[in-house]
Amino acid sequence: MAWTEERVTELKKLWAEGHSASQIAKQLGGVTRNAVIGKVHRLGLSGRATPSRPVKRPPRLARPKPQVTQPIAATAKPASSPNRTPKESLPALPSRMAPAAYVKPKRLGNGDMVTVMTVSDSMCKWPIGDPADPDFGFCGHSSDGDSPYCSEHAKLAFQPSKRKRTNTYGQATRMAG
DNA sequence: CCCTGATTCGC
DNA sequence: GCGAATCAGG
Repeated sequence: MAWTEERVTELKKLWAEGHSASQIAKQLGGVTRNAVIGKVHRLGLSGRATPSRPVKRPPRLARPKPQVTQPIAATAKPASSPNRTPKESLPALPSRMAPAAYVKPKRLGNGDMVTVMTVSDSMCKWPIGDPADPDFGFCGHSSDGDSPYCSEHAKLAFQPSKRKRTNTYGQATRMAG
């Protein structure tokens, strides 16, 4: 399977949306996650929106070659059963949303915000502001029954991830001649 | 043990 | 350029 422009475009899109390499590999089909990662690297997309992993490993040692020309003939290990369990792909688990879809909470202009110290059980726990800010707090309205949020924020919390269904692949076929 | 991305290197 | 093997971490 070759990396056509369409597939590379799809790869970029999915990668930018935060999908994992294996997810992208399944989506595209015909490639493994290694292939996806390798392509991502060659495209220079390796670091997306996850700088929370500044792991710098020293250069690894060269991979040891299995030495196929081994003169050994007495390989007495037939007991190994290399059966593999076929993974059943999960149907549709909205594991996570795209980072771009995250809406930064805004403070409601009513001054009803409570702080981490004062928020209690029946209060809406919708975050207000940046957790790093000293005045970070919660909405504080009465929570809506089961929901940890008030009626307003509960709607926001349960809003399904709306996907963009705009398939604009027209320009990809211009080089088909 | 499952997953994740990162890197190397033979092809 | 490609991707399996491998590594390293969660």
